[in-house]
Amino acid sequence: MNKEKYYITTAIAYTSGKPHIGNSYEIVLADSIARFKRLTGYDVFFMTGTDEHGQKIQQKSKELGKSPQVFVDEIAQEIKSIWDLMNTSYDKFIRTTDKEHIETVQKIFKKLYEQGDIYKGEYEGWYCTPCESFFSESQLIEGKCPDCSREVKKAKEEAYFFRLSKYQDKLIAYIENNPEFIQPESRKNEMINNFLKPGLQDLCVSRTSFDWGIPVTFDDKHVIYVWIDALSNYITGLGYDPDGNHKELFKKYWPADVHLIGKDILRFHTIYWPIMLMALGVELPKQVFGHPWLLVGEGKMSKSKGNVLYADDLVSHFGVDAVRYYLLHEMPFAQDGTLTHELLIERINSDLANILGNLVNRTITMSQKYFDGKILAPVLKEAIDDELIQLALSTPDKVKDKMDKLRVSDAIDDIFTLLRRSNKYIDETTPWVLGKDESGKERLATVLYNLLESIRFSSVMLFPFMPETAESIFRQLNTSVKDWDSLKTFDGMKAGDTVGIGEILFARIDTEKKLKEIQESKEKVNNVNDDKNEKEYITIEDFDKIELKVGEILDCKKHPQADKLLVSSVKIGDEIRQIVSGVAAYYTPEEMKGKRVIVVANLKPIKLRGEESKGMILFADNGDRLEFVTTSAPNGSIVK
RNA sequence: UGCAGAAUGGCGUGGACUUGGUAACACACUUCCCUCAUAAGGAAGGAUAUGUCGGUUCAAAUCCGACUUCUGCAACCA
Repeated sequence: MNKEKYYITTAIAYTSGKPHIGNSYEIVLADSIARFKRLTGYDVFFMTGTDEHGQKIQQKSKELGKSPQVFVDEIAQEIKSIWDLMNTSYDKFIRTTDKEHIETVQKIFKKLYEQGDIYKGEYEGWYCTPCESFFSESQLIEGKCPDCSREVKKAKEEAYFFRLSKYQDKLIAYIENNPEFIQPESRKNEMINNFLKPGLQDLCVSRTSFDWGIPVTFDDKHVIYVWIDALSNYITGLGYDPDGNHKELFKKYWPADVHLIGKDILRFHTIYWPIMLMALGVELPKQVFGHPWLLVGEGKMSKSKGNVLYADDLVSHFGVDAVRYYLLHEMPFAQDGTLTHELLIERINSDLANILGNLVNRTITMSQKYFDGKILAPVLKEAIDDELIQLALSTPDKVKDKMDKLRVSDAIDDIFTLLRRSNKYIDETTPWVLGKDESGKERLATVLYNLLESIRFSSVMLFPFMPETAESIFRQLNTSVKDWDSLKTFDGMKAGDTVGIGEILFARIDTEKKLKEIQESKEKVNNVNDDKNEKEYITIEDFDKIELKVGEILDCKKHPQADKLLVSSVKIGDEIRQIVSGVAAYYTPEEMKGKRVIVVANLKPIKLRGEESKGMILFADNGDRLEFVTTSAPNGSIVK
């Protein structure tokens, strides 16, 4: 059978730092759509990745003393691991430093140049000499450099430009004729009124002021500036070839069915990108969806406000599916949403623990209690059953409808309506009364069957949003009937089978306790990172700077003017040094004597309360005490 | 400053907004029912809700105008 194809992409993440929960929202949203499409019979290709070039990265890596490549390798890895942690099912993770991407982008650039859509010109901007950076008028802060606040001067640099104006009218026509193209619709007017109507300016597409980028093949002073590099990923990742020798993936999946992006970069995706494709003679994507932003409490997340939330922290406290649920269900369709720990806990308790978790739990328990887990055929039907069954049978179409419009939150609502109805059904049928004597057993079996099957329906539909939870429910039901088509009839659970073991899906959370816990773990992390500010890896080169040697404490005395300090004479090789250590609370001078220890030998000498200290003796902090880091290696050995 | 969008009960979200006429949903709250279940479930209920002012109209959340506040964008920020 020939499945219909579906190609979905997210924006590629910029590798300048760790993505926060707002960035993770996009991939989770895309994942739920991709999973849903797969479930409902589409041949899906889901691509995400990282955007790794640019001046910012070049600068940042330089500050850290790393090569840009090493730097982006690390960040890309971190991003990928967060995407994996969120249980996202991308088919390809593209990096703009991939060889294939680079080569194709170079070809695209050359092609556009040769056909006259790219031309050489001059870019005028504000230049900050110490930072070696160009800035636009709007970037300047009070007319000064936004990085160092120093004076900037007008300067020109040679650059290539892309003739956007040439395709302007064609693009307006396309947008007008394809109302689905820009979503949500409110954004469409923004684009047309703000940019297209006033007339497009040609776009600067190369830079000479930095070199961490894809070189222009025919003019090696230039690197290709972000737009052509980053946006092309959507086709280079499929194996697009400007010469026409496309790979199978491209032939099969292009054009994209939806580019899922943040509303902030909508302009690039609805103006620059379509024009690029027009210039290349490639079909345009069917839809660009600019999703809203996730805010933490009031206002945008920012490091300076200290309100940044990270996906991995949230997952460690609440679990993947709870976080996924919140992102997918609580985010409004077109308005910015908010996330706080309190709101998250509220949703987990009321929706996931009470309505979903409790329903599964009570049903499985009753199944065990009354029939030893055995599933019996529903033979004694009553009118009241129909309402539940009809709702179950009609829900899949409703969910599909909502998902076709990318109304993820509404789709989840429909599933929960079924779960609520199932809870109500229990009250209506009072299975615990039926279980009291033999005469009710047949009816009880039917009630339980209907419940189990309704739960199975819910679970099949929940899978794209909460994959782990759905799997856990399937295990508890002990069913392997998980496909969408099984929702056409209300008979997926098989009589004669036995349900699995009940487990708590989502435990109720004590808000105060949890918040305290989170606060504590946050403080812990802050303490660890206090000195470094940010948790960063050091490289082997950094480590090489530290000279560790084995030394022997020959003599030790109390510091004359400090209670906490001990002053030791340490023999390292042939050299004898004086080292001051803050361990008087744990060791007496006598205990120090004779110990063979590891010393940081090249630490800058310092005077501590008048006593010179040349180095540092290493101790291990076990929480309430400092332990010697000892060795049997000979005095003077180098530790590495 | 210009352009666009938004403003609803204690919090949050949606709907009708193009087709003027009962404002919904979940959470929280109150009462009742139930005890299979995760102090969970079900039912009923209350509530000072359509930012402010004015206009059109028999009738406005809905149309028009002004104002206030917030958000985004304002072209090369990746």
